[in-house]
Amino acid sequence: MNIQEARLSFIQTWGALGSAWGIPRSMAQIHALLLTTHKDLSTEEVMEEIQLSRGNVNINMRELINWNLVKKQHKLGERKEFFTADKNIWSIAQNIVTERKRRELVPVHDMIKDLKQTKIEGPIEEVKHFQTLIDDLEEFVVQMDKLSEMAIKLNKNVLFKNMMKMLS
Amino acid sequence: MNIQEARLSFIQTWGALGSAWGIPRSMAQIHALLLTTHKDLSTEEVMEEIQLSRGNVNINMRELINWNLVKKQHKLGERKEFFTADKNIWSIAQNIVTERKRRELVPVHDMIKDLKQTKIEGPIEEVKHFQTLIDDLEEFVVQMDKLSEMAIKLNKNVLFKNMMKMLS
DNA sequence: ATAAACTTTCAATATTATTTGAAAGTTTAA
DNA sequence: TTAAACTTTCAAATAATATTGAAAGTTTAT
Repeated sequence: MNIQEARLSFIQTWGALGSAWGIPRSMAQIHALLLTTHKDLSTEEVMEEIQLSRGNVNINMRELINWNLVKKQHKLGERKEFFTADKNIWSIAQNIVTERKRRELVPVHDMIKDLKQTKIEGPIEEVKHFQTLIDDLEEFVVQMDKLSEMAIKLNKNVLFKNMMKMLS
Repeated sequence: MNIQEARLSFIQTWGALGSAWGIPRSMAQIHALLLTTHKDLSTEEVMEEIQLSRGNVNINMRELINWNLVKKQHKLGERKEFFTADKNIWSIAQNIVTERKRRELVPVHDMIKDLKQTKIEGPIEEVKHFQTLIDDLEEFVVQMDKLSEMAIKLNKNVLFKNMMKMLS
């Protein structure tokens, strides 16, 4: 298999898997393309490589930038913007964890906090059962939060190890 | 706020958030309903409470059972099947982690293993860059896998603590 | 100030995922 | 064996989400 085929196959698969991760296919594909490509790419080049419309590339590129997975680059003497993906897999992981936390954990915790400060009326047994559920859920969310912190620390730890390696 | 309102509000929110988690809204709603309800519910009752069609309840209930989040119950002298949710939040967490791992991590790892055993031809620099990416990705996946194991152990540890509490 | 080069927006469209409900299938009791 | 009670299936309808592309907006060079 030649490198172009390998790249395309990676992009396709990454895009398909993105869906399972709740990430729009195009966004995952663009990310995959930038990951596999050494040099920075322009919007035009991305459109060309994976056959997406200009608007699509623009919107999803912005989202990748929001996630801190991609950076804009300006080339001397060029008017166009170029894009480059963070290639450090640990910092990618950290950004993904942070983002998923924001999207998945924070809203649940907010709901729970809301319900906890609401006075609930009804048969004592049912209210108790409900409140136990809410309390347990909060503990769960807090635990998941800790876990995601762990993921990030793990990551930092690896970065630290790499720094040490570079210095030695 | 009375208990019925609290319940419905919880069900609605849980359903909405389910989407963010990649879980079908109805499935999340049914799960939420069973979590908030002490007694086992029949398909009819679920349909009634959250206004879903029979087929929808049937299919999503089966999925909840696949996830080990819900169990079928048979009531003495009743022909109907009843359903009850696992109320232990730690075992719920464990099942969710396991399921997400299966859906999100395993397929990525499979793809990576595939690419690793494919001989890739092309300019040496590009091939090297690509292979580094693949290697890094594998390390990432392995690390995430470890993390999900940790999540499960965390859970078991808490379960163990609870057992001790019960015995003492 | 003008125009070329480029980026962004967003209403329309296409795609994908979910839900419905009626029909088919199954089990149980008599 | 029959029929009532219940469960399952799945093609079609609906809803949610992603994508397109042309037009509007912005920036830069002359």
